[in-house]
Amino acid sequence: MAQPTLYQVAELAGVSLATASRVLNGSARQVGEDLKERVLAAAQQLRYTANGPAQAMARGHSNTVGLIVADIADPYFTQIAAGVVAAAEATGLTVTMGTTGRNPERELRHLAGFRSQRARGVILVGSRLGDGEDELAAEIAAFHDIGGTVVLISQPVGDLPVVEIANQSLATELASALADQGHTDFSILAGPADLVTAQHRTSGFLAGLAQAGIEVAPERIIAGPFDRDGGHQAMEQLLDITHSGCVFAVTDAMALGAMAAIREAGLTPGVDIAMAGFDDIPTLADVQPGLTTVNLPLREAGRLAVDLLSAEPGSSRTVSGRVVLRDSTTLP
Amino acid sequence: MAQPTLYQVAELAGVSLATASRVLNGSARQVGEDLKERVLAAAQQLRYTANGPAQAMARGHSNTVGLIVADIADPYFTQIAAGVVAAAEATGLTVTMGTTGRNPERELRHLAGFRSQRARGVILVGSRLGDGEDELAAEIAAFHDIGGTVVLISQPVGDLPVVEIANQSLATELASALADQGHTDFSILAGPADLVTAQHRTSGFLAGLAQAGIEVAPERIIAGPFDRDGGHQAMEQLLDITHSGCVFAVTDAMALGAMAAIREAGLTPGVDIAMAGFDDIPTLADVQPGLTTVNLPLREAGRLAVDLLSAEPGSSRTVSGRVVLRDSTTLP
DNA sequence: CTGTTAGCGCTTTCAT
DNA sequence: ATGAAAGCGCTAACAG
Repeated sequence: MAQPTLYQVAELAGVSLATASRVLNGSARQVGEDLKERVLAAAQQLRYTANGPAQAMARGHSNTVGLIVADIADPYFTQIAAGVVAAAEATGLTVTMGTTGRNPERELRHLAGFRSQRARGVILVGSRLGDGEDELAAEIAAFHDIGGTVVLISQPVGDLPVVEIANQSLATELASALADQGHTDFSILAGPADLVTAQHRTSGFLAGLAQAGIEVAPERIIAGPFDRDGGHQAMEQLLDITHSGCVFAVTDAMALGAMAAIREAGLTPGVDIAMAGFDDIPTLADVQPGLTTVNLPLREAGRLAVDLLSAEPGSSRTVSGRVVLRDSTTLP
Repeated sequence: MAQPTLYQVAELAGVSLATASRVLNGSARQVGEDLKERVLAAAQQLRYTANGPAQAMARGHSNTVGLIVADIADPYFTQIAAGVVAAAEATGLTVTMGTTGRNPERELRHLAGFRSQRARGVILVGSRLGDGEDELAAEIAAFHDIGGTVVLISQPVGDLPVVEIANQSLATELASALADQGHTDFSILAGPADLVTAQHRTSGFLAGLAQAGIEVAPERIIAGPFDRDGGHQAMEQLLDITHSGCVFAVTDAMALGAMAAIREAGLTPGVDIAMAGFDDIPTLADVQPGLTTVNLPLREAGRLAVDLLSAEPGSSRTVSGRVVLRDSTTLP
């Protein structure tokens, strides 16, 4: 009742192990029609399924791709993951997940784990690359050693293949659009100072404002965690300074927390204080007031990352996005 | 530059392959302190990492657990996945994902794939088990053949271990709470007729209403897809019949779509039409009007499923939840 | 406690 | 085009 082995299939078909292997598991070599059919029939009859680990061992690598994200419950990562999984499944690859909670050590551990699994490649989403860059570089080198590919989704690092998200230019576009709408008084919930994605969104936004001749006072730029609570907390801080104007949170999740803080202060987001986010989380598309934000083709980014796994080494892609103006920034 | 093998580690440490294996990879057997240290040192020096496929092959199974969900971008599955991944990582297990889009064939394919990978277990979330139950049963049997465990998250099927979600009783509680609030006129966006989860939520809700002496006319129970668009569509249909009362969507996502439809009709959800959902999607906790719903400990469910992987065969767990009353059903 | 030695199931030269 | 046979790296009896 144990699983049938290739050997048993070969035996039943009356051919050699080699022949059975050639017809059943994508080999370049040809096999005569008759034998081929006999093998196929035998395999079907026995309900044969290849033993993955054995194949991986013989071949030197599995057909697994590792996906490393900070938090799989976050809609941002979730959309990327959906794109990755869809593309991988279409290619016959299997996706295994690891989460880091933004902890560099865990990222390293997962990378090592995937190396040990002999994964074909790993996709690293939004890796913040401050300290411990050396360790990371070493682990990536080790991964390359086993013939694997590491692709990034976020910003370029070294010359690794990357699916870059045009955070900076999109933030600039958003700022311009907001300025065009007539906003003149801005604040920014900037996220963690060491997170490149947050930096780019902030600096891009500032650049767009500058083009419109608008400046933002330093105390109006508030750092904090990258999530809902971070937005809430940063907004509370901001409310000590102002109760009006337009505030840009570098993430929809942060904007959500910020709006909650605004309401808790007895004010109405979108009326007393205009609010803009970034990411365009799907769930938020249907709520009131609609949140002005930047839509990102995240599934597409995931798909592209899978493509890069088997592309020319060093190739890269850039995905853009589009500004979505909604009620939260509509001036009366 | 290729990865060092256990043999090389053993050689460098001056011990046998077996000894090296015993110290490096969790074996029950003891090894002398001195040798142990030498092996450890050698391994570290060589940056040794075990070859996963080779281990899996020798042991007969990998330490992978497969997670099969309908859609990994859906907050419901996403929370469960977060729980699964967290628990698995804590146990040294690796999670590989497969998505089905609610297609039974793909579910089968993934199950076969995990079997071929010699996964230790697979967690099947919300499998709808209408047709093709035989095929599924056969595949599950085959999976058991390789010594794996299949655990369900949803409703019991056969005597497989299951993390059951108390949909029915929670829906009853919700209905009671709503009736207590003074609602008397109800409609239901019931989801797909063949989805057990949807059925339970609907029948439970009806039961709760019945306890309060309230009946719902059959034409007020509208079937449709289980997602945002399904809710939208069902609500449009319902709007032909009524523009008031309290409508229960069996899913927050559906409630979201329904509220959009309500707004498109020029009405205000929470004012003209009360709205209740189910699931308590995190992102929705901060929006206005707050959606009355049922909070489910989904991460916990994921964690429990991982526990069941190595529990007594046939064990099960039930997770409940709690009704969360918010503005969307507040009567003036 | 330590070492020897068979395999695990499959791929892949290397002959034929 | 087909088959024989040598591993892939590791674990687990089985002997000492």
